[in-house]
Amino acid sequence: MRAIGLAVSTVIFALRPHPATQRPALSIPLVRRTREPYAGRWALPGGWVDPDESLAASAGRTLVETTGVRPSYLEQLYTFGAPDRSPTGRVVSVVYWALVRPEQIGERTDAAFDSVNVRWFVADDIPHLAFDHDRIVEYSLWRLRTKVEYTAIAQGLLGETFTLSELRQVHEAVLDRELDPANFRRQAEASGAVVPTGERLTGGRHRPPRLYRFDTSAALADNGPLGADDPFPPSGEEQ
Amino acid sequence: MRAIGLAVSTVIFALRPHPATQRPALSIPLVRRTREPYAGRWALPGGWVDPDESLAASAGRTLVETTGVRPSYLEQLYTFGAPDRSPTGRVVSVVYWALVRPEQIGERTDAAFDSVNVRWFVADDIPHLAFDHDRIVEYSLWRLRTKVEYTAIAQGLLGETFTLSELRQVHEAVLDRELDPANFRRQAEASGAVVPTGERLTGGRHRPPRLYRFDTSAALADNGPLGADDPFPPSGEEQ
DNA sequence: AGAATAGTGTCTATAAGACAGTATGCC
DNA sequence: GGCATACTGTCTTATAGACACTATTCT
Repeated sequence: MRAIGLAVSTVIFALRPHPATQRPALSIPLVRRTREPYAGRWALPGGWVDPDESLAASAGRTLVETTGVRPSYLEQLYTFGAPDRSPTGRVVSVVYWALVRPEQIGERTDAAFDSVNVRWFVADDIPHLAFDHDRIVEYSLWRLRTKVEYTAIAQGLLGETFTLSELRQVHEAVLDRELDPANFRRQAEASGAVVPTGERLTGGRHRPPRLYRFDTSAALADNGPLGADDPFPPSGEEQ
Repeated sequence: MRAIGLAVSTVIFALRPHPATQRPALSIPLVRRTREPYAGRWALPGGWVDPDESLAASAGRTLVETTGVRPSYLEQLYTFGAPDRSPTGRVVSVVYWALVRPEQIGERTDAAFDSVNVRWFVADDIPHLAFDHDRIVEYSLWRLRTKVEYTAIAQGLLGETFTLSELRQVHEAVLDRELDPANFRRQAEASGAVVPTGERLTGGRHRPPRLYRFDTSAALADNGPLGADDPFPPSGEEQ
C-alpha cells in the first residue's frame, strides 16, 4: 500500500464591498502558490492533515491562517480524489466550506499574515485556479446558493443584529438576483428564524427599520444526523 | 508527515422481500469482520484505496465484491476522519452510497462469494456495527430518504418497466409510510420523470395497470456541477 | 356480480409571487 | 412637503393532501 497524501482545503465565503460598486458582494479569499506545481497561480487555502488532527480541525487551521477569525459556519463539501489531480503524486483533498462574518475579518497587519499572497476575490470573478480548484469553487457556490434558499445559513454572513433589508441583501448577493422586499419579509418572519429585538436602526436617511436577531435555539442548517462541524473542538472527539 | 490510511466504504441499498412479511423492504448488505479490531461484528463493505484507483472506482470494487452487480446509482456520502475512529491507527474513510436493482442481485454461488460472511439486513433492523458504522448507516438513510422526496432516484431501485403502484411501493418502503395512490400518481406524471410505455401488465388479479419507464433523458438526481459518480470509468479520468 | 385495484375529479389548505397601498422618518 | 424606504394588504397561481367517485379486469 503506497502512501496517499491527505489534504484539506476550504472555500471561505464572506460579504465584502465590491471593489467597483462598494455594495456587499460574495467574496472568497485565495492564496497565491509560491512553489511548484502551479507556482504563481491562485488556489484555495489548505494544507496537509495532521495525523492527530480531525478533518474539521484541519479546516479550522486553514481559516485562521487566511482570515484570522473563527468561522460562523463550517461544513464538509466533498472529497476530491482523482488519481491525476495533482502532478506531483496522489493527493486526496477533503474540502470544506465556511462562512465568515465581515466585521470579524478586519485587516491583518501582523508579520505572520502575508497580504501579498492572500487576496479576496468577488465570487463571480475568480481567476483560473491551480489543480482542480475551479470545479471545487463552482460546486461550493452551487451548494451555498442551494442551501441559502431552504435554510437560515445566511446568518453566518451577518452580524449580531440586522435589519430585514440587510438580510435580504445577503440573499440577493448570494443568489445574484433581486428579491421582493414584501414577500421576503413575510417568509423571514414566518420561518421563525429571526426575532425582532425591539430596537430600531437610527441614523439612516429614512424611516428607521426594526432590528432583528437570529433565534439562537434554531440551527443554521439541517444536516440530518450529522450536526454542524466544529473546527475548534474542546478536546479531541469528533466524527 | 506520518501516513494516514485511506479507505472507502459503501452503503448499498436494494429492495428485497422482508423475511417476515415478504413485502419489498429497504435492505443493506453487511460483511462480517473476520479479524481484529471488531472481529465477528458486522460492518460496511469497503477496503483500502488503491494508489492508482479513483475513489468512485474503489467504491465500485466494493459493490462487485459484495453484490456482484453494477450499481444503478452511486454517490459520495461523506468522509469520516476522526482521529480515534479506528483503534489500530488513523484511518480516513470516504463513504459512498449506492442503489442496486433487485433483479440484478441474484444468488451468488461461485467460490469467490462467501455467503456466510455477507448478509442482507432490513434497513430499520441493523445490528450494532463495527467502528463508527452505525452513524454512517443512519446518515445514509437520512440522505436516501431526503433525496427520494425531491428527485427521481427511486428508479435506481426499480427495473426497466414498472407500474405506478410499484413505484409508489418503492417510495413507501424507503420513507416507511403510506402514500396516497391518487396524489402520488399525479405527482409522478407531472414530474415528467416517468413515461407510459403503452403496454399494460397482464396476469394480475385485477384491472391491468399501465406500464411506465423512466425518461432516460432526465438525470436521477441533480447534484449540481458535479454529475453522478461512475464506478467503472472507461479510462482513468474522474474528479 | 363482486372484489380489488386502476385511474379521475374536486375541494381545501398552504405557500410563493406580483404588486398596490399605507406609514414614518429625514431632508 | 417630498422622498425614500419600512411595512401591510390582497389578489393570483401553483401545489400538496384528503377523499369521493368512476373504470376495468379477473374470479
